[in-house]
Amino acid sequence: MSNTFYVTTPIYYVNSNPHLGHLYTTIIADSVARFHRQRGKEVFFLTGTDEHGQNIERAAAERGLPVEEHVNRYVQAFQDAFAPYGFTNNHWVRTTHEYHKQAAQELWRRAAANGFIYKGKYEGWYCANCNQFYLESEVVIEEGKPPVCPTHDRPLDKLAEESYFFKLSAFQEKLLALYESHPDFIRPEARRNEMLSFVNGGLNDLSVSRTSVKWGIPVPDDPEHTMYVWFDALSNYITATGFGGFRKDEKVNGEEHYHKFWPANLQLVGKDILRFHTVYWPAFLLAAGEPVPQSVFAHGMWLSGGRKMSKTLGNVIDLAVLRKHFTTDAVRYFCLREMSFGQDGDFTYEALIDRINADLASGLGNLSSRVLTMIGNYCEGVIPGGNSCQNLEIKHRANELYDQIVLLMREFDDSFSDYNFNRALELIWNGITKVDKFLSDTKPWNLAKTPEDRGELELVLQTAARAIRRFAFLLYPVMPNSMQEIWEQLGEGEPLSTLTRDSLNWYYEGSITHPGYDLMSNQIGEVAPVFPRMDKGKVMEEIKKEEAENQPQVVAPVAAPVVAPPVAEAPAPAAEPTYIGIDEFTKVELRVGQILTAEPVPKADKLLRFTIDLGEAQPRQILAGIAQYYEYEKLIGRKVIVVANLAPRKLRGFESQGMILAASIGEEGKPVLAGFLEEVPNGAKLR
RNA sequence: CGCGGGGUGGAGCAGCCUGGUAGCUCGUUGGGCUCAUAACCCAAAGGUCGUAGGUUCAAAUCCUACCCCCGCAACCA
Repeated sequence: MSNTFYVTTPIYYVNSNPHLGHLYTTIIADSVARFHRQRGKEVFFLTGTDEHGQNIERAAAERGLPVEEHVNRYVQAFQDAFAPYGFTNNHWVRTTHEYHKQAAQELWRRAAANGFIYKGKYEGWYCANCNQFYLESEVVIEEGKPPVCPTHDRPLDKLAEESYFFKLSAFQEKLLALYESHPDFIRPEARRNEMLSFVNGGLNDLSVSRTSVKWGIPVPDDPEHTMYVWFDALSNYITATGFGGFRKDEKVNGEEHYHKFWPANLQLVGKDILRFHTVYWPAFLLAAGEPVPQSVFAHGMWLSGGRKMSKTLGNVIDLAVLRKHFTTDAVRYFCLREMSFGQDGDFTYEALIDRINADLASGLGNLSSRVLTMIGNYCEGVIPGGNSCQNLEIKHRANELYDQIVLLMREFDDSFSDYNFNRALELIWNGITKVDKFLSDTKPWNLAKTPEDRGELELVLQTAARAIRRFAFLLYPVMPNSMQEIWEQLGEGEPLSTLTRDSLNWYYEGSITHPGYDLMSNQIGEVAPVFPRMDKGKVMEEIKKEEAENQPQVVAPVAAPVVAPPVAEAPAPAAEPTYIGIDEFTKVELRVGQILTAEPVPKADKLLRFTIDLGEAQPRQILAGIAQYYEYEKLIGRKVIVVANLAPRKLRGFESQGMILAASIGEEGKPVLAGFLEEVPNGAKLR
């Protein structure tokens, strides 16, 4: 059994601001890392940022920033967002690090040396304006004509770009064998089955270089080519551990560290990037002759109010709101408790507050508070022994409770090791209920009234305090700050962050009424509520108000902020408007039309099919993507503005002979049809 | 027949792989207690486990068909 544990998060793409998803994965990874450190493992916990690629190159250009500056700001934004959570990652890898580039090239070299990378031609549709290739699926194809560029609406050239290819096709059998022999390689099982059927469907070789992208890692010995971003990004998991011996700093020096930690025990990913991590990534590794990770675990996504988070719906969980109103421990706890790991979960502020009040304040916080207060009041703040308890009934109950808690600790470890976090936490809360019941049954506040019951009182309080101590230890990986507080209130000196299970006389097997147990004679610290109760109504009101205030900023960003924000929310609008002449405008023929018929298009969610009278001999058939926003029956008879001389195009099998004008509102481009307040004849021309 | 996830007391979920008294949290009602953060303890009400069929001594759990919801993909001239 290896004494090391290596856990990774995906590296975060620095083209959008950090959001709940990033935070969530990192919280999981951090909790897992702390859990294994507590159990005596040497842990390497890696997170970081993915900083290369055309999208980033382009975004930086749009903002008028040097790319380095652009990515630095995003990296800072991620680190700032994460900082309050106290993550214990051993390193923050950046794909722009020099060692990463060299080690990624090394991985490439080894795969190439083994014959799995070859130079070929990447055939695709190329737009000279965009200076970019498009995939078949991205391209508009009309029968008998060359496809059209989606942005420039002009014919594309069929061009072949020289490209390196990775022989993914050679790995189909090997990957299937891997999935077969290592059932834990892809978890949970439902995801494994998905990948199985994907790989069974056959694998095509993968184009792994571009000549059109400069912001990336040059292909070894052929610097005209830049590595495909996934080859670059995925390799971070080994480059940061010292693969190839390129990383040389105070923490990692040379390749020894790589052999110590790789293969990773756990690679956490969102289910959206599972294919890259369970097909491409192991194939790259196998090609280079390196071992593959032990387990790739795909977690679910957070929904909000049962729906996917989106700015238009206004149900996005805002990290700034979380930070303002909630403790980091509460958020961490919620993330592990509320979601069945591997499935999608629902994240709402209301549910978070409920968890805080029920589990943290009323549950653990209240228990700790009542026990410590009694020790303060009845035992002068010194955690008592209890050896002198004579009452067999109470002795029996105490022993029973102790046994249950020892059992609970084992079950907790099992569940947590298996990433069944919600179950593990549920177990502890079962234990908390048991201690509360133990107190109700033994009534220490009554025992305190009669001096003869001193021994009984002491045993009860001692037992409860020891239980709380164990809960604090077990929960520390999830809620490090507040468990440390409880730890100190129990009068424990050494910080939890330095303690391991074995150093705590953890599984002391004697009876609880036997002398020698832990905590005895500790002078308790100052007792203060660890988890204050939240006023749900009040907090929700505040949050709603803040959200309402923030709303306008999203729609209309302030033109020139006095202090530049660390990360721009939206690309700055082009400084110089592009004018067109009147002659160009008159090329567009806009006419008034009246909708004669309207009906939905089969197999299309957004599309409606209209026949529209433009005052011509025949009405025109026109399609529009507004089905989600208009009931088609109600549109019949309506006057609209139509672009009459737009080249016809087929959509979902129907030819569209024009385009209906509509305003486009908000991020999702909600359409609002243009129309007239006065009566206008069909076919009238707009100018 | 594009791919996937889900339908379990009022709400949110677990259980399903490896059939065997339907469980958790919140909420509701009644009682108890007073050490504690209006907390804690006990009790009660409340479920055709989407529908229909099948396998079985036994089905929420396995099989088949269907219905509904939610993502993704496609569609936005």
